[in-house]
Amino acid sequence: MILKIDFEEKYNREESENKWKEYWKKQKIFEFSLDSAKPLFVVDTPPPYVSADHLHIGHIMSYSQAEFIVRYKRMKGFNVFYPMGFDDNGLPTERFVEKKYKINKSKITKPEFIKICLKETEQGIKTYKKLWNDFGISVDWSKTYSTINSLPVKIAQWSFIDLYKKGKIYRAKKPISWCVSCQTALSQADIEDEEKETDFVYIKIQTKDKEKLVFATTRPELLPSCVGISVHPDDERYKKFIHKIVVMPITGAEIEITADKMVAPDFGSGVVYFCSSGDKQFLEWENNHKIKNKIYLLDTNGRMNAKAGIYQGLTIKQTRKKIIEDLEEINAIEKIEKIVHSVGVHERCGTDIEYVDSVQWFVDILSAKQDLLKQADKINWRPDSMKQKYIDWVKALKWDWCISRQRYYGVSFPVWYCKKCGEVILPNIEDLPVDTALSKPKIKQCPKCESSEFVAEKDVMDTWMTSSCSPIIVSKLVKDEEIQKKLYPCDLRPQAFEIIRTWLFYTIVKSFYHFNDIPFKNVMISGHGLDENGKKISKRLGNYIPANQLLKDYGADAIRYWATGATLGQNLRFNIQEVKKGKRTVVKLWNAGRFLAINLDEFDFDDEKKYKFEHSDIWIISELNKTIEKATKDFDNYFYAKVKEEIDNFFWSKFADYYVEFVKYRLAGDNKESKSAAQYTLIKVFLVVLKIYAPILPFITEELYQKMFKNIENEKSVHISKWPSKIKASVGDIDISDFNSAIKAIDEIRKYKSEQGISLGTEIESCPIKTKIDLDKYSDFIQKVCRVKTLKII
RNA sequence: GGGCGCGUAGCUCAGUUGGUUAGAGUGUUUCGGUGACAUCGAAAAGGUCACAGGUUCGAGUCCUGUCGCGCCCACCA
Repeated sequence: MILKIDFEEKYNREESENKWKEYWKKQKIFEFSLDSAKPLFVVDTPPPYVSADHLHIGHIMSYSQAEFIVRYKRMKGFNVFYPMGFDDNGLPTERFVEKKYKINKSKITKPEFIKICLKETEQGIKTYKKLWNDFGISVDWSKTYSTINSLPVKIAQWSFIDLYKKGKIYRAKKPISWCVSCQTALSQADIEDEEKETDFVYIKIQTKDKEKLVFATTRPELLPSCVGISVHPDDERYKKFIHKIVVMPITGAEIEITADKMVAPDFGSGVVYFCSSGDKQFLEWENNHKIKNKIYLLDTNGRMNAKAGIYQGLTIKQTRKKIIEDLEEINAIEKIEKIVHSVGVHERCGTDIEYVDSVQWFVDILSAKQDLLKQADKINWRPDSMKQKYIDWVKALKWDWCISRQRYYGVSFPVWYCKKCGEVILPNIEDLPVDTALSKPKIKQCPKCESSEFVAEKDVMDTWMTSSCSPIIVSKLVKDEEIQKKLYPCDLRPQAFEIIRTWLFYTIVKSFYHFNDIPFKNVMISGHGLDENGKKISKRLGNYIPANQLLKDYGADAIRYWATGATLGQNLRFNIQEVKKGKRTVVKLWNAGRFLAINLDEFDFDDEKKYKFEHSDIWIISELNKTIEKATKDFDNYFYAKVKEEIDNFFWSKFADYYVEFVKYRLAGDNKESKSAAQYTLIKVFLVVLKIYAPILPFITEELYQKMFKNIENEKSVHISKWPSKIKASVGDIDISDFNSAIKAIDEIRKYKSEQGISLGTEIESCPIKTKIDLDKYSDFIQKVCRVKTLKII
């Protein structure tokens, strides 16, 4: 085959990237094949929240890291199923909409609100899709889902009904963590700790017989719901108070002082007061002392109810201010200290968590703890250390999973209640998805009380109720039921570490309860993209670098090049130098390709022909074979950062800096046999270089592959071409065991020229070298490569 | 308080089961217009491997302790 390749002088990055994006789409390069005999590789791609309006390099990083593996698997001969989902229901979208349109949820109707959410969702999906496309994320865009659409809703509702029937879901009234800002119940996973400075108020109280003591609290506003006061049983100061009755200021409530070993005598005044409302800690005190008459002050809208007496209608903040004033007025405040303590806050809005007694739906997870821990052993964790994070979380679980949210934009519960007796009425599975607010149950009468009036459940499901079904959802994105079975469990779950306790955990829960199986065989956990100073990237800190601008300045390949640098599970600082190096690598590849093209001279490529290889040819092929072996092993182990290092080292330091220099004299000379062996070697080696770079730098490698190798390999794209295996070259009697000595001699001559200020291209008469080399074997080669007329070993 | 991880060149990081003189990239300095590439090439300087003990013929690597940093969990009335 005669090779003749035209090359422009400069690589037109933008034009090239656009061209191949179009091409891949048109040729359906990344689409899943329904009738392929290849082994499957199924990816449970993380569905991002589409409400993110400030996509930054961190997003790019985590998605491209999974992508390196996917692209590798595709070239390795797997029939890759790489769908894309969008998580658009739930609080993140609602909050985003509320903020953007300055909406007060209580002043807008549910349908109006949902309409705006849907509009923003659509916009968000577009933004994501464009960005992913721009960065060459090779998902199969014909296999997408949105969690608000029919299939995911159907599966989430089926999941609810299945778990309900299995007795794993129940409805109960109990104190539940509550966000007064979002006005909804939350689950344990929605809560984060945050260090906050607060007032530590020392309040003076008296027993009935006028003995004085002081307690300290960070929650004075909850005083009307005080249900107990405790001291340590061995605290000499307070022993005499045990079982005495305190008359509370303002409310006049009478509280018995009790003993509790949990009280820390050296904290505050050593006297604790606790309330029914408030935080988790109060709840524990309350449970310890088996308080029967609980007093809940907070309404679900975050305002005080009638039990707060004169404070009714005030918010928590207002009440606190007012109560402190009132206490001061009656001289009941000893002092107020500032302390920093960590409080549970809602992770989406930072509001302090309160506990409100209310009726919610729960998934029983506490009783399955041991089984859920066992599931972790059946999954291959990368890195292995992340398994511990899962184990720690499961062990630390204290609450069942609260799955109902008092919000608008989410998946409806497939539940009606009998208006008369409250019996739960479920739809039939085949009728899913249902919006119970817009439809009626098929049965005409309540099976229990024969009433015929039903009301729909108003709450919506926790967003994780849907996303925890993602492996099931993706398996249903194809119609063929036989194939569906093969798509579950997935092969790979890529995700970030901070959602181990949510997405990963809940997915395992679902899979265990539904199928007694694991949802995925391998999980790869990526770290975060940090800013250049190692700080988390956030809009609030103003340190995020918009992805679009970077793309414009450096190109997709260059940014992916940076992203490859992360070790799995570890954070990666943004490093503009690495991006620049990526850009240089792209240009270098282009120029190497151009060098080959210029020197082809209509070379007749024949893979069967026996070329007369020289030492340098065999050397570079053996170095290449080592690189192939290492890169393959490292990709198999998800060590993409190492692959980058290895191929970089080979391409820059072995191929470009040495081999290309080694063959220039042969390409320019008139020994045809020698020249064609060099040409053949260049082509074979460069093709492998492109293939190993392909998962990392998809655009430039495709450009060069199409230009140079399409006819040789006859593939539509480098990305579905075969992953390289070792090159076999007939070695004959060539022994390269001492080739390194020749390289060392060449280094010495380069150094000599550099020190003498002579350009490397200038021919010199002679050069002294120390390296012991076989002059018969290598002198001609070294002299021609280094342009030295004679060599002298000293 | 419990757990996980980290501390190696100015900066960002490699360093597999202990084994010559501790590496790379980047930055700095010097030189170079050479048959693809100046977005390039050649070369140089730069390290008490956080600290202190220990095991060993031999420790960046293993053990113990100390200090500093990050994250997760728990505690915080």
